[in-house]
Amino acid sequence: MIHTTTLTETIQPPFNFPSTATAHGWYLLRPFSWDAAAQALCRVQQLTDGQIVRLCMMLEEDTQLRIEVESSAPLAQNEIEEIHQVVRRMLRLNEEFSGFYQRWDELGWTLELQPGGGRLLRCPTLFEDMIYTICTTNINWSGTVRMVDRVVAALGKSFAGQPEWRAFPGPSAFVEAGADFLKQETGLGYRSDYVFELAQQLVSGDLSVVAFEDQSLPTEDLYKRLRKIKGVGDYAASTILMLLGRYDRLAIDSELRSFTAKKYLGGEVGTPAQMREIYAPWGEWQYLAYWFDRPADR
DNA sequence: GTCCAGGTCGCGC
DNA sequence: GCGCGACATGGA
Repeated sequence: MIHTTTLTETIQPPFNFPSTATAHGWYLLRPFSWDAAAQALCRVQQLTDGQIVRLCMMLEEDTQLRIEVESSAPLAQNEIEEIHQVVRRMLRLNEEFSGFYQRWDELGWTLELQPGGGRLLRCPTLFEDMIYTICTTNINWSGTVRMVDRVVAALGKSFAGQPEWRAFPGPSAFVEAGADFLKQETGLGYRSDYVFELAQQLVSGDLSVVAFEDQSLPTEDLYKRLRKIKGVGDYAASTILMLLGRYDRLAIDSELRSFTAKKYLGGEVGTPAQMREIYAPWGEWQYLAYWFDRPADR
């Protein structure tokens, strides 16, 4: 039997829920899903006590989000609190974007940015954001979707009686599965070694995710730490910094190169310095400026 | 079959 | 520090 619990989260305006959910491609990766008709963002989630729940978030009023939780056992108070935390992290409810809007106002650029936009969806944990990011390297988007899909299918725990509802696996599930299993069953290709090593370092404590959430550290320090992770180069480290809420470093990849070439550089692919110069006026907001400079796709 | 994808590693200079 | 080939996988 499935229990349904409805929670609410109060939102500080301005907040644009559909943009937050879909402006970045993560909502297309399992175990996220987006119900366009209902304008609802859903995700299967394994709570820290092991219970698997399915969350669906939708806007109720301008300042209120409804969270419908399906679970196989009634929710305990600590589980409810964890769900609120998960939702706040995914939707970046604790981040402040007024500086971004102000800069937009000052610079007067035309951006594909709706009122209350700017938030880019992220996962409940940095580990998941890192795995997603590694799955975007040296592969096209359909490959990213496929790899994440297979990882979740192979390693994710399912909701009781709902084999299709699988949560994203934690680091220990990757370690227990082993590098060979990952290589054979998930289609991660050569990335399976990187993913396995990252999971192993987190489980062993050699690497701590908490250190990356330290707001007092400069972006450059975090960048250097991220670059020490095998499989995380300049693009991935910069993308992970964005996921951490640090927008002061562009993630230079083939998309950025072709977009800036077309729009700003007369069709010629620019050097990293040329590309950074374009968005330099945005300072700490340059990643978002680039992101919303591009037409929405997908 | 060949090329390449929202790159990165490890090598040799 | 910089250039270069290798790397798994599947779509064009």
